[in-house]
Amino acid sequence: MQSLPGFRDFLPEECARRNYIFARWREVARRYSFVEWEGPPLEATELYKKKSGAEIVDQLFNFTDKGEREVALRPELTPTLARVVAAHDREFKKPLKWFSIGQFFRYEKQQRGRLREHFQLNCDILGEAGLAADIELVALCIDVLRAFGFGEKDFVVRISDREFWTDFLREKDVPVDRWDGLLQAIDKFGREPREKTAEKLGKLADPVFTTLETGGKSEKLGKFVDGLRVFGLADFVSVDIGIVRGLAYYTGIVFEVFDRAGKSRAVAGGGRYDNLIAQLSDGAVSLPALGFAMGDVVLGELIQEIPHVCQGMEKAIANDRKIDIYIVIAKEERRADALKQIQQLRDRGFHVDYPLTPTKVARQFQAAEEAGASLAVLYGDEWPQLKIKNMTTGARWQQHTPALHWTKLA
RNA sequence: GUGGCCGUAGCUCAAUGGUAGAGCCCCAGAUUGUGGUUCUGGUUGUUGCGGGUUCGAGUCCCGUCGGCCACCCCA
Repeated sequence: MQSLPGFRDFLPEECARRNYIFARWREVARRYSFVEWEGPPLEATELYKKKSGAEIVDQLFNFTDKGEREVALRPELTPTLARVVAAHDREFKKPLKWFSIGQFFRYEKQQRGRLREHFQLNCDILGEAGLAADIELVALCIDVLRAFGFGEKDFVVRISDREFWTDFLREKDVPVDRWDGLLQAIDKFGREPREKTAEKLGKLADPVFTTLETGGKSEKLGKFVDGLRVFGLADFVSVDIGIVRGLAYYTGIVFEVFDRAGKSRAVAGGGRYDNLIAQLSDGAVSLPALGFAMGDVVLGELIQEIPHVCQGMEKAIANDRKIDIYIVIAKEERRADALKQIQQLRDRGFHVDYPLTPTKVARQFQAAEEAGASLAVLYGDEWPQLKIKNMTTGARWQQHTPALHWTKLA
């Protein structure tokens, strides 16, 4: 038996890496005063069919449950967030700054950077329409990556504005019902043959290509970059009007994060979705909103590619796994005495391990070494004296009982 | 969903159509009270699975499952 395709087992090593990622995510989100929340991993398929773009439904991991309900493992968090916030609108002061770390699913063939399951950090701001919120959100996104040790040479946030394009289409008197299709065609510019894009755009092809190639002018994006400059983060962003993003619900500023080497797919992405909550609540609640998501799979690959970032992670993990004290039971007659004091040490918060069965002393010291123990404390013939060894320096001494007044060793 | 390449021990990989191997890991001993070294010994396979060709298939053919890559799509 093995795991289902696209699903991962997290053996201790992988689990430690995943938890390292989670810890950085949580730490920075809290630094920005975001509060954590969670939604259910399974939702009614209807939630995704309703308003988040028809294309996503093909890729849902969905099925009919035993109660004949059409359900889907969540592919993204935003529809759930909109549902939850619409239901609890009056309970919270605005703006809401919420983050969540959860697992998401898609049913499609797996390949590098894309599995059927992954974990995402989602950060959203709700109830604030001003550009300051967009700037705050992107600053958070940048700082999350900086917390791993990435610098401006490692990644770039490409920012754009859907309003720029909707203004453009309005100017050209394009009927609103064609906008989604045209925006998707623009989104694919550079990823598909130019002729194919041109075909989809029809007579708009020439002006669109000209705009994409000359960059276009956007006062809002200028102010946006100025805002990040105040934070000293302007070097991490670049305006790229070609970023549109595939999801239909975005309404304003949108952005995607890429590695500078350009090898991976997007590490994170997000934007403003001012109409989604009204749409999903059938107009009952209307809140401007924006957010981004960052996945653990692509991020993990990026960490592996940048040596100093990877070393930082491995060092943190190794440090985290270390225990304080390994109790060596050299004489089995002393086991009960040892266990009694092990319990006292653990009660005081020390990380303590010992052999569960009679074991040669040399093996016990080896186990102490492998566990990363700072001290080895030996229970044997000297009892009630103990032999103690500093596993880092090799220094050895003898004392009466394990010093319960020791402060926790780092 | 489409196409290309690939599946041999826990891992990395060998084996002109002719008896399935090595290194690492793991376990034990050398060393019955002191850790990263060394030496010695030991375990491990329905060669992904199922058919076919052949005197004989890990090797060739077909199917299937799984993996990688590209396309599609993109949280």
